[in-house]
Amino acid sequence: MDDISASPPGHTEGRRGRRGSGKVRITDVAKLAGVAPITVSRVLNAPSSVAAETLRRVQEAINRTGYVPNMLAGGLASSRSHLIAALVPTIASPVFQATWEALTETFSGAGYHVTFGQTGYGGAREDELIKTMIARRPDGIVLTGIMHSPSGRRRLIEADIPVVETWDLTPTPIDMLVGFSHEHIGEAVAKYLHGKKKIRIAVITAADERARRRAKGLATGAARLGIATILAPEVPMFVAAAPGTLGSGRKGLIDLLARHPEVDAVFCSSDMLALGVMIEAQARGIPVPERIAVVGYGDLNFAVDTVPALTTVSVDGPAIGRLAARCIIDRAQGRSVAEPIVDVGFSIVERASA
Amino acid sequence: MDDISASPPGHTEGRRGRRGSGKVRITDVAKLAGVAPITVSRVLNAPSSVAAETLRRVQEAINRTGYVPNMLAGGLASSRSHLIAALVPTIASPVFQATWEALTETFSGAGYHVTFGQTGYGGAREDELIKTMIARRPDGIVLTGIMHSPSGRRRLIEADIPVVETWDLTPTPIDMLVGFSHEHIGEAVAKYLHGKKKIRIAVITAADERARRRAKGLATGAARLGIATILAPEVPMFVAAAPGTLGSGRKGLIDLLARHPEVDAVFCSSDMLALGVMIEAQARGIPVPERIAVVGYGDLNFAVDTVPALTTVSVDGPAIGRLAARCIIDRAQGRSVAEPIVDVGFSIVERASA
DNA sequence: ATGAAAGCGCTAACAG
DNA sequence: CTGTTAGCGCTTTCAT
Repeated sequence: MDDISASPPGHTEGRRGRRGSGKVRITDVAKLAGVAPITVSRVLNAPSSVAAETLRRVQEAINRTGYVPNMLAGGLASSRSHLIAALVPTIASPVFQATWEALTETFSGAGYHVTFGQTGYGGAREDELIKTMIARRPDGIVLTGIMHSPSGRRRLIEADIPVVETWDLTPTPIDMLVGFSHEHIGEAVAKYLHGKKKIRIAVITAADERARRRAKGLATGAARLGIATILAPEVPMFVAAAPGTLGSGRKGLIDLLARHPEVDAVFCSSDMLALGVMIEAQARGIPVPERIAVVGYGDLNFAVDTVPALTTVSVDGPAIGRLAARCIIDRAQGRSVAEPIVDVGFSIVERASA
Repeated sequence: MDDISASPPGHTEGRRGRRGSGKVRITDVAKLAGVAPITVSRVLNAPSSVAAETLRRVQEAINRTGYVPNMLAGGLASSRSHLIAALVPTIASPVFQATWEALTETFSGAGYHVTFGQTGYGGAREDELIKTMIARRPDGIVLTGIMHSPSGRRRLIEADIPVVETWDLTPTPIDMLVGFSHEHIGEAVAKYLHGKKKIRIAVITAADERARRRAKGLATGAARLGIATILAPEVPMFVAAAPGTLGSGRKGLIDLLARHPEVDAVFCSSDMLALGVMIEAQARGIPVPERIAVVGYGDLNFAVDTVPALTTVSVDGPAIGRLAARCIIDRAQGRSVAEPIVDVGFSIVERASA
């Protein structure tokens, strides 16, 4: 590890002027190494352009002084902050976890730091957040879902920063796009359950825009297959607050069963809701999947370990993260982006619950 | 909403020089409003120091131009980045969710943006991460747990940035501290289960430092109460990879029962593990809590909805987040910090599983 | 391969 | 209450 023992600055010496942070600057390192500041800069940002011996001397000076570059200054001078802003509903959602992990990892490998801004599921603070993010001059912006607000779109376009929208599809992206179709997921689940001889499918969903579109897709698919109309004209639905919880899953099943006892399958907008449904079914002695089939969404790590194991919709989160990062990195390095619009698709993982 | 229609810059006009971002600067706004740049700065940062009429004119100019301040420049000039760095094992852990939410909320209300850096549970990248974080010159740093690495401590101290360690206790904090004792939790759980006439307590834990200290506390407590030694000399333990999952909870119970069939209570290092234990118990027809009592940790939102409802250790996460933020905000504003070292304690929430 | 000069866009400090 | 001046710490550009 670095040697940072020599003359720690800060309170120790105290620079003359009243401004400045009182820390080691690039000029201090340069003086110690007997070179110009720009050479230290090159050692840090383009070491291959510096002679081996100079490199060594400068690096020693860096270690001796404990110099840590000031990226505010560097970013201001170069117009490259090495910062990526990611707008997410909430950082804690397990559904996105693998995506943000891969995103962060990919960016990190290219020298960028990803900073998250939480919009909340309503997206109320989205506009304000975009402004404060742009104020930090990120080199790229990653959005969860499609940006609908016109003012938000305008700001992003005018900021002239590479933007990737993710986790959804639209014919009119702001810039780049990596996602999949929520409607198609719903339709595919309807088809899947129809294949399992289920004829009365219900939905338990969180009040989140994309979840509702999956529900809509299910209704479309069910109608097309003629199964939604066998016993009733519409798909029974229970809507809970976002994000979905085990508790709302339980409540959802109770409510659904009371209103529509003929229901024989439930499509949940998240695996957590699905787990709640199965726990409630268990408690009531309702056999899953025989009496009621359960399909989740997200394929979270616990889906394989529930009883019965959960059949669920799986999306390649890491791929979304990686591809989104790649888009922005390519753009930042002046390369043309191979695939600025990508549909990563989805799959239904068949287990025991449906 | 803002009016950002007038002459969007960027590609449109193209400034003469080759440098710069080509965006609206404070001088553009100043010119349009007929004031000096510093006045625009004041409108943004200290509006009460500007005459009402001037304020209005400048604000109109800001809206007309769509000006978004450049915080890299502002931060460099003022030595205040309005950025807070939070180092966390992983942003997705539900155990910390409420803490980071409250932290972000409190900082946000004071004009700071919180950026997260993920160290991983092993803490391997911690040192490197500290360096890259310091490079952005945050106004404060929040750590999850205690910083053990000497080089990390040195860097933080030399950076001369306010630091709060959280979610743990130590007699030698780097700077400020908001946490609780993991050992005491373990001891309290031992006492609690002893009160429930349990005499053979086992532990299922993730391989995470603080979780292991809770387990150690349990062993200490059990030994002191004389219950660990009634049937065997040590507390049976199952250690899973961090973070704990439903699946490892199930595996843990299977393993424990095979090796120590006399076990009558299990303390899990997270509610997710506990849920796994209960699902496995359910599948095997083992009555909880009669045959085996289960205690979790975290009091996650689903704990109240499991069957049986989960008895678990609850920590006031939001309080930790709020207090940690307050410490740094007070320090940043030159105020003395009322309580630089806080023990927020914990409680055992009694439900049905134990 | 290295350096000198000139800013990046903003705000602290000191007038007035 | 408002303005002038001089940087913040770094990197671009252009020379050598």
